[in-house]
Amino acid sequence: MGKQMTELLKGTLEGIVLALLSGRAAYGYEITAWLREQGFADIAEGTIYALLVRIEQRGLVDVEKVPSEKGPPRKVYSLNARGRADLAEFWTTWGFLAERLERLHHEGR
Amino acid sequence: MGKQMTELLKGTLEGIVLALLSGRAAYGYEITAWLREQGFADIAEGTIYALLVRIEQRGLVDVEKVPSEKGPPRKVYSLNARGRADLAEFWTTWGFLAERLERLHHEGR
DNA sequence: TACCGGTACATAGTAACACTGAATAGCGGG
DNA sequence: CCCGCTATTCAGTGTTACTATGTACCGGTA
Repeated sequence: MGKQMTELLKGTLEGIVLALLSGRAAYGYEITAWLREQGFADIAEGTIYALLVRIEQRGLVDVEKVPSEKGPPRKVYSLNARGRADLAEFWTTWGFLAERLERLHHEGR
Repeated sequence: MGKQMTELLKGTLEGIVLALLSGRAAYGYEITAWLREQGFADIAEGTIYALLVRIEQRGLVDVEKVPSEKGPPRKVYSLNARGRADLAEFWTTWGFLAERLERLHHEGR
C-alpha cells in the first residue's frame, strides 16, 4: 500500500470502522474482509484488531462473545451511545477537512 | 484542537501544504498564518516547520533564502516537478478515500 | 492418526506524523 | 533598553498503522 494511504488512514480508519458498526454489529475478521471488498486491499488484520481493542477500551463499543461453527469464538462489536456520539463528531471533523480540501483541489490555489 | 482532527491531519496536512505551494511559493511563517485564516486555528508553528523540513529532505520542494525587512531571513519553498508528482498522487489517494467515506456517510451502512 | 487450510484473535516491535514547549535571533518602537 | 512581532529550529511525547509473528479451533483428506 502506498505510504500516503497509510498516513491518510490514520484517524480515518477508526471513523470507517465506527461508521460500519453504526449500521450493524460485526467482528474483526468480518470487518477485515469487508474492508478488502471495499478496495482497502492491504489493511492488515493486526491493524483492525488493535483498533478494535482501542475503541473498546475507550468505551465506544459493546462486545459480545459469540461461538463460531468454524473456529474460535467471535468477538462481536456493536456501537453504543458514546460510540455514536464519537462518530457524529468524526463526521463533523471530516466534513470540515473534506470541504477545505475540495476547495483547494478545484481552485488550484 | 480535537484529538480527532489531530489524527485526521496526519497525511492530510502535507497534502494541504503541497497544494498551497503548487499555487505559489511561500515560507513557513506565512503558511502557518494562511492555515489559521482557513480555519485551522490551532496548528502549531513547530508542526509546519517540521513538515517543511520533511518535504525538503524528500526533494519535493526547492528552497531559497530571502532576506526579510522585519526579522531573520525567510526560507521560501516552491514546489518542483517531484513535488507536483507527489501532489497528484496525493489527490488520487485522497479521492479514493473521500469517495468511500462519502458513500459510508450517506448510505448509513 | 496426522496434516492442512480456512477461520478468528492477539501482540511485540517499528516507522511516521502532529503536538507541546521551549530556545534562538533580527528588527522596530515606546 | 526592553518588549513585541517576525521567523526558524529542536527535543521529547503520544497516537496510529504496519510487519511479522503466534495461538487456537475446526473440517476434510490422505
